Amino acid sequence: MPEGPSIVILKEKISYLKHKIVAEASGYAEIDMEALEHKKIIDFKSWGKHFFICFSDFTIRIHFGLFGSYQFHEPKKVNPKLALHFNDDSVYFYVCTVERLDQSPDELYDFSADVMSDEWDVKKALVKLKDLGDKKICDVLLDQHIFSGVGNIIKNEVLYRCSVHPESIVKKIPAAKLKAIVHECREYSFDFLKWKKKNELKKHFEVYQQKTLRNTDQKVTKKDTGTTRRSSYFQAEMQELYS
DNA sequence: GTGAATGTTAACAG
DNA sequence: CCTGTTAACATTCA
Repeated sequence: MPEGPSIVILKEKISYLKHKIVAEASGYAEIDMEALEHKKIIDFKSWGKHFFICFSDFTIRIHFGLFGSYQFHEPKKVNPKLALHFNDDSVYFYVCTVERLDQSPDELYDFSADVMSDEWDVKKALVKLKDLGDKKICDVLLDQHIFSGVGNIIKNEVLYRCSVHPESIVKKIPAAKLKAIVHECREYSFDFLKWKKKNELKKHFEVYQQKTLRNTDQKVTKKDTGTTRRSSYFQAEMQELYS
């Protein structure tokens, strides 16, 4: 469910509930459910993998982690972490973290770090990377303070597109190459969004969860990489290792 | 039935 | 105190 583009899809799908009044809130999240009742939803926002339900004087923050999901209208069989009921409709959130924040997302988050945001700033990301020169590119791409919204799929596909090995050391990567990687994070995320909407995302994976490159016998390597120990998928001959 | 997976945080060991 | 490891969350898919 996660990765930034999936949260953007949720934001679009749920937008029809904007300005509605919550009639009842329930679920096993440890927040004061009554505080949401009879309150109007001002907006839905996202920052990377975080999803926000904005009320006039507080915010509900939802993070879906690895297993999170949501459903409109009718509940699933399992207990929802949070359910919002309206006059004639409901929305349910499952297996996610639900927290109440007393500030608005604008006060708490730097949207120039969100690869899906209009405020996304390549130059700022490159400046942040200067302090992380000794790290591996596979680790820094998952750093949400720099590339908010990028997850393991985007990481792998971006590095394949840019022909860079996931274990490359940031400061050894030529500047133009590094810039291309940062740029591609947004580009691929929007391709992800487009394909996911058409329900054909997997069809477009070049390396992620692939055994070989599509329609070839060129082997894709799978390896746990970096301090994050997340799976990297790469074509060893085509993706240069800068070390 | 088994294992791995789009993620993050907290607890613990050294 | 810093770093690394493990567990937890509890679902879905191959």
